[in-house]
Amino acid sequence: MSFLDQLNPQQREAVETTEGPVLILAGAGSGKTRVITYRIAYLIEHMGVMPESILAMTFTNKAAAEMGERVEKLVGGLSIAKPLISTFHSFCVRVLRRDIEALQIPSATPGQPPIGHTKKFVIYDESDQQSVVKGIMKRLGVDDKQLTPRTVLSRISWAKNHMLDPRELYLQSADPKNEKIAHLFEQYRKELRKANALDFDDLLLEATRLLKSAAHVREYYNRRFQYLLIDEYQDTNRPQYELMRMLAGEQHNVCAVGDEDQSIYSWRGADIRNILEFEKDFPEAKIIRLEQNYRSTQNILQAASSVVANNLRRKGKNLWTARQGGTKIGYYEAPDGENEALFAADHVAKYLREAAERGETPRAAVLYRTNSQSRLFEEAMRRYGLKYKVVGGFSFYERSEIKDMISYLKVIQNPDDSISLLRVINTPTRGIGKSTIDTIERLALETGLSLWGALGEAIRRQLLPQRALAAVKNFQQLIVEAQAILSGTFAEKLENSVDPGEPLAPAEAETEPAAEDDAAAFDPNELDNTAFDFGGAYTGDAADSSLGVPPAVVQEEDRASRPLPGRRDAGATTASTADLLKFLIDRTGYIKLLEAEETPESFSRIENLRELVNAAMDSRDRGETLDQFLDHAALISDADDYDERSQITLMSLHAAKGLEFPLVFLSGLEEGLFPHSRTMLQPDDVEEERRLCYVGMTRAMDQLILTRAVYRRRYGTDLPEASVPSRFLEEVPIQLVEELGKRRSTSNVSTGHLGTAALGSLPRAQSRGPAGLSPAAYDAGDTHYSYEDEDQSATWKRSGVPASRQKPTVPAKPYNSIENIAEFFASRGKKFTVGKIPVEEPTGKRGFRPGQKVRHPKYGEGTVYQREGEGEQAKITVQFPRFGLKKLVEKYAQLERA
DNA sequence: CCCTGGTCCCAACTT
DNA sequence: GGGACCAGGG
Repeated sequence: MSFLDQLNPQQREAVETTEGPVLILAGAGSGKTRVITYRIAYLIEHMGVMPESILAMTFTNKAAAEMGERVEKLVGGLSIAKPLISTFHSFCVRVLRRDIEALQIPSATPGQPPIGHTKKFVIYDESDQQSVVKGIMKRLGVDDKQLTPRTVLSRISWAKNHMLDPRELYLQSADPKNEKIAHLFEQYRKELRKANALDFDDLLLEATRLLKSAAHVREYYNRRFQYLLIDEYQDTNRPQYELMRMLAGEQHNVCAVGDEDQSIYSWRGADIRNILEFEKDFPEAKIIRLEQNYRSTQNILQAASSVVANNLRRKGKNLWTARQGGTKIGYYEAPDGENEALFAADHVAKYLREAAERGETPRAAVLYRTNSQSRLFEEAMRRYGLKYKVVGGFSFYERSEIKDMISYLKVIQNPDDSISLLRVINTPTRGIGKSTIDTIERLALETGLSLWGALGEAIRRQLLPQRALAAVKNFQQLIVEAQAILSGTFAEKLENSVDPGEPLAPAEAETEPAAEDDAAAFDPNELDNTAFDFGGAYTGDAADSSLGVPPAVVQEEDRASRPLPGRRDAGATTASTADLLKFLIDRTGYIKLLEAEETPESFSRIENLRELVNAAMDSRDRGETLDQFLDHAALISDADDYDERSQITLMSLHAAKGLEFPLVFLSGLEEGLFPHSRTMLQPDDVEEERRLCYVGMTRAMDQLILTRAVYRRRYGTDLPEASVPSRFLEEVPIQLVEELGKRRSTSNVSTGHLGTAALGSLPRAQSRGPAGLSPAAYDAGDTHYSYEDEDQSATWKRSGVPASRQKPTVPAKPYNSIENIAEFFASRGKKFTVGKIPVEEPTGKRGFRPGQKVRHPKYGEGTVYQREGEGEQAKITVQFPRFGLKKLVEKYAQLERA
């Protein structure tokens, strides 16, 4: 076993202790992933364990994919079968897609279908959940100012994560408000059941319930999975914990890996007790500590350890590193958020240059507490012409045009999904207005039918005015046809239909011959994989180990249970998701309408839709069904779009978990931002913030830089507010720190801690350099990110406005030039097709500034009050003596100097 | 019915 | 900075 030689004794023990429960307390950077992957390889190669009987749970799809690749490298070629490496949520989806119907209970009325979710369930994301709650509150007349849907939802999620049902939540309620929430929770559950939908929390909850209540299902998984590994164990919640217990079976071959100092998801129900009390759950457990850090320098490790040492709820550990010394922790105190970002951009630019000279592959990360902070850093990077990637924020699948199409697909898969139905019933507009929808909703309420059911009923009973009736029929037809296309019964449906409606656009059939798809989607080779089938209908996992998408097995079962199984039957044609999308886009005229708009936004939306079709084609090539495509879309997460090839990454601290970078910026170290204001009242929450800080600091390999803005704007337009340095700064030993961006002499403080030195002992003016100081007096190389170059500081002084309220102009490319827009899209992983966008002319000619006198053709003379935006979008507010304040678009306003 | 523009209120982390 | 909602005109 040559690869074992690469491990230290503790790591090796962790790998070789294969039988019985093991808890690996893996400090930051201690080679956790290496241990897990080697352990899997060891089980397969050395212990002769069948790969498919190993199950590893991770937190993100990305982590699962990476782990899969690393295992593959270690044992590659040994076997076609693979261990299943998946996120908890993806795993639960596949369990449910297979067996959720075992949870159904027979209907009280004979002859009625059983009650409960079917295999065709859809997954509701947060906005779907929000719509459900809003709808219920509206129906019940709950004032949504006293009780916001947000509050209700977070309480519902809290209850679910603690495995409380509405009744239990009600019994726990101490006041009418919480009783109301419990009631809404009950309605919410009913609504989801009616829609055959599950939310994220339900995925874990229902899978757990299924394993608990259906012995045959549980036994199946226990037989199948003999070895269980759980990553990030400190962040598991109650349902995940119970799932683990159930999957552990009687053999208890559980290997949990985690670090209590990195528990950062308690707000999602993660229970730190799971890791602190593992030994109680499994008295025979072996505990192994990995305390050598291979990632960071001693300075970084010591700084991070000093911070987290202030927490009381921890086991405590002695993390050490062989990398003595190292660069000091940098600290930069910026006058404002913009400057903070420019400092980072400048520093990164320099770092990239130097690393390139040394022949290294540079990688830097800017970490922040809240995603909204990314904007400033993005702008700064763009001004410096740096390529960067943002992880998180709004994802592809959250864009409205994508959500529209996904909603169509969800309705086609499961027409009872009323939330999706409402989204698309009049998108694009087809004459189904508010009153029509009201009528259908009322009918649904009266009859207990879903909206889709009520819609059919309304048509049958002619309950709508002629015009609306026709529109609704049209919509129904669209969905029915799409369903027929999907199931391959399209031709049949057409024949049986009394009114076939418009014929299917011929382009469809021509561009994508159905027969070809058929062949691609149902490659006979794929069936051969069942040779590796283990213990029943479950097939190999080759297809999904990387993305955690449910495996071919679901498809297998679908085919078997479908009334028209003959995928090679003459005449029957099965369509792929991509075909379906093309059909929808064509029939709804969605792209045509966007084309007609001819705006940059509409073009970019078209691009997005093309991208979606591409994604669907990839999905088809993997042999996935519509279910699987939708599951993937629902479960893909923000952290998944981290690309390690990117040299500069901007992301939240949470998203950075598990990653490492030579250079790390930890920004916004201000009380109220980090630690966040919503956490500052509860000691436990502050401890979690501190752990988050620890996670952030320990991402750094060679250099860590902490930054803070003295003034920060909380909302776009508000005045900036003065900030107080984060308490975490004070917890970093000052001797490990070097202050950046000021004269060395002022940072020469030998005792005390950083926060006190930075704030307490230095007068404000001095920390930004004495007035009138020439740049030469600053440390060479640390000057050009500062705005305090002579020419600019002159402008500031003249206007007398605090520096933090001015938008400085930075020498760089014009901000909204075509290249920069394209670059911006590229950095977000989007293609941007340049349509007809006028190239920006330099704004110098017009560029009116506050205080200037101007003349307007209609309003006469006035004084410029303020200016917002740049270039094309620049708006200026002008005070006209007779007309008051007017906000004008500079480009159109025909202003002249007066 | 649909679109527009104005106003109000919000803004933590994420599977 | 922006999403949700509403009023009012086409």
